[in-house]
Amino acid sequence: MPVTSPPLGRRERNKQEKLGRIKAAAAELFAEHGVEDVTTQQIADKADIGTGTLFLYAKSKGELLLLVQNAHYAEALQRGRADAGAIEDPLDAVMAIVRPIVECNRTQIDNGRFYLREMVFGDPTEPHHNEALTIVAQTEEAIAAILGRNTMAAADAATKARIVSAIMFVAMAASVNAGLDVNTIVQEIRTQITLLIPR
Amino acid sequence: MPVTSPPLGRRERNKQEKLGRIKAAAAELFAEHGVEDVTTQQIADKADIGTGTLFLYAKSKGELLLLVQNAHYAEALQRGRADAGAIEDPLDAVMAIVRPIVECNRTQIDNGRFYLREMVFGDPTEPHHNEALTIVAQTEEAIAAILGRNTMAAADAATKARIVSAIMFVAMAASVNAGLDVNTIVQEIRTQITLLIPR
DNA sequence: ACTCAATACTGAGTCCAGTCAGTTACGGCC
DNA sequence: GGCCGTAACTGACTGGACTCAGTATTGAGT
Repeated sequence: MPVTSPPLGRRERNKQEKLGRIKAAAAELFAEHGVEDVTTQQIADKADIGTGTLFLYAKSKGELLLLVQNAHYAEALQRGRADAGAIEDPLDAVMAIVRPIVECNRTQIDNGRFYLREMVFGDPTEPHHNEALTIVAQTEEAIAAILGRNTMAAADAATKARIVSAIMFVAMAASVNAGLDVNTIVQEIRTQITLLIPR
Repeated sequence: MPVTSPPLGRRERNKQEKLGRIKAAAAELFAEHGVEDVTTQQIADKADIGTGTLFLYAKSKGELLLLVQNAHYAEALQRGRADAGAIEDPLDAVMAIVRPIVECNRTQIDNGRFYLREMVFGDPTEPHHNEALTIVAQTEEAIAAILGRNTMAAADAATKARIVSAIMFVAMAASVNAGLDVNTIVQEIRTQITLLIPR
């Protein structure tokens, strides 16, 4: 008994099935070769659809990456929130949110950086872009909630969460850091956040 | 009496002159229409050189923008440093560094955002990219110097300067802020920095 | 002045993301 | 079942960044 009413015609079913094939094809190819080394043509072929059809489901290659990866980030946030709940110390709790996201981002460095690029510079009116921004907003809220557990004013907590977000972005995106592994990046982020959240 | 020895042959002179034409052509076209609405072909035509020649002087369109704009940012930093020197309060002094850079960045919003994108995601082995990173490093040093005027440890000052840098980047680059004017952005940055530099 | 290796230049050509005019499939209605 | 408006699909095509094999220029050596 799905919440959505059952009158799904062949048309809607076809669309859903096609979307599924596109997601699967893109996910596999991106994971295997990296976004930059996959052409939209290859994705269309693998999903067994026409070139133009692909762009009915995602307006650009960047949107396609967001479509494929958003779920991973949402999951990472979920895990982080769960872990953070059990941690007293605010700094450690915030880092519990940060780490899974960095791990997710670094699963494949080029894809991770491309994802961030798309998020900041892509078209915010596109649905998958919007979903990505929502995840960021939720991440900031989770961090703000941790900071708010003390006596900190809610507005200040939100602003600090924003700063953490910026620190994370730059640490993960910068070309200079492209060669660093997860732990090194997490450490760099921690060093910065430490100055923001004195014990 | 230039420092570089005078034995400049015709070859070197031609190259310098060509580079000058390219810079001028790109600067004018970018300022008039915005990077995205100018083709490399137009630039080559205006500079009166072949299509391929352009890419001997800048490996990509992004590098071309850095080539043209780096000097503006260096100047903005210069101005900011001069202003900041006369200001006692650390927060105000830091903001004196920040403001001219934001102004420079917002002279033309799309170009400004493209510049930032190139800086973070472009090829750091390219010369103009490298110059841009140097300007950022100098900006961070200037900010660290201000923060170090108090009793703050040098390492902490440098780290906080880094954070300011990240805050600035995100504030200027985010699609969400694309519609905001200079003052609003400067204000947003100030709000965040205030939490980092308590009076 | 001549030769020639090295350097600089060139534009036709490649590659690829994204478009759009034309076609096909669906499903509501008789 | 047959008709038709609409939504979905398609792939040849476009535009633009960038390449590279071929050509021209330079200047050092003789």
